[in-house]
Amino acid sequence: MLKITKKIEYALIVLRHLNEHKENGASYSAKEISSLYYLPLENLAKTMQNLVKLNYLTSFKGSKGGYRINEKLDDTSLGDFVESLEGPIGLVDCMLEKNCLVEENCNIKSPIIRVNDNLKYALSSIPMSDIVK
Amino acid sequence: MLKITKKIEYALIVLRHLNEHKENGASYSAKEISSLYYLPLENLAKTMQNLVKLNYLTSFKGSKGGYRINEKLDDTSLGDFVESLEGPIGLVDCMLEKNCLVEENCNIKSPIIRVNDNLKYALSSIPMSDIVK
DNA sequence: AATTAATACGATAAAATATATCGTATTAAT
DNA sequence: ATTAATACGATATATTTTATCGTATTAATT
Repeated sequence: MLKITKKIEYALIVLRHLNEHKENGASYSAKEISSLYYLPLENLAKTMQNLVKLNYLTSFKGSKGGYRINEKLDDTSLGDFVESLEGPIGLVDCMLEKNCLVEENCNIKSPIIRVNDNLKYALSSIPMSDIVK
Repeated sequence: MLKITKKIEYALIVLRHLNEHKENGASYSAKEISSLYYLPLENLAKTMQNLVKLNYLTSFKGSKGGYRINEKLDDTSLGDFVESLEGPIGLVDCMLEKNCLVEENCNIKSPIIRVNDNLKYALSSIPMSDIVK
């Protein structure tokens, strides 16, 4: 409950690593990151491919290939980052679907919306640049 | 991801209902709440039993039995409430276990702790009395 | 040209978690 | 006695998350 996914966790580890090791245009393969941080290779690779699609990373194919970080993070919040990878944040499903069948019978809709807004605000207040240091 | 459980959801519905209908010492059975809000009876009943154990509700057994709300909520935050039902809040598992095996290899520990604190602070700032109105 | 080592990605399997249900006991009003 | 409720451990189902597999493509190296 109230957990972030491994995808987010791996992504943060990758971004922070690449951000702290970008001198001389260095690049790192999924395999390297995997063994540096003991993360499952295949799964990590998928996550890194996601990060490329979202333009957080640039990839280099072929032997001696790897990944490098882009500058996109500079004006991205943690909230935006999470939503870009996992879709919209909603404490309960009925916040995300358009049609709640029993809406008239729901007495906690407005408080839940309030709490959800709080959560999103908290996440939007944290710059990714802080997290990757 | 970042969802609350049905247990919490049902609990909030119950508490709000009982709080708004406590005149003349009225009491409601699990069955009544179940049909008022279209919630699965057995599961809802379990949740209400939880709320009794935690002293948020008082129950009356036997035929014509039911539940009534206690005054405990008055100085409880949403964060405390959630943790009383579901245990400690942690964005990632390694925040909750004492021993992270690869801690030296984790580069995001301190940022995650920061975000976790933010989340907990946001939840602790919302009084339950606001939610049950 | 062949080999090697990497990314890309759809499909599937496995594991973990959340949700719902069942069975039985107990309780108290009728 | 009967009825209708709470109590609660055990179990089953569903959903979500996490991990893996298989195959294609790419580019440096030999």
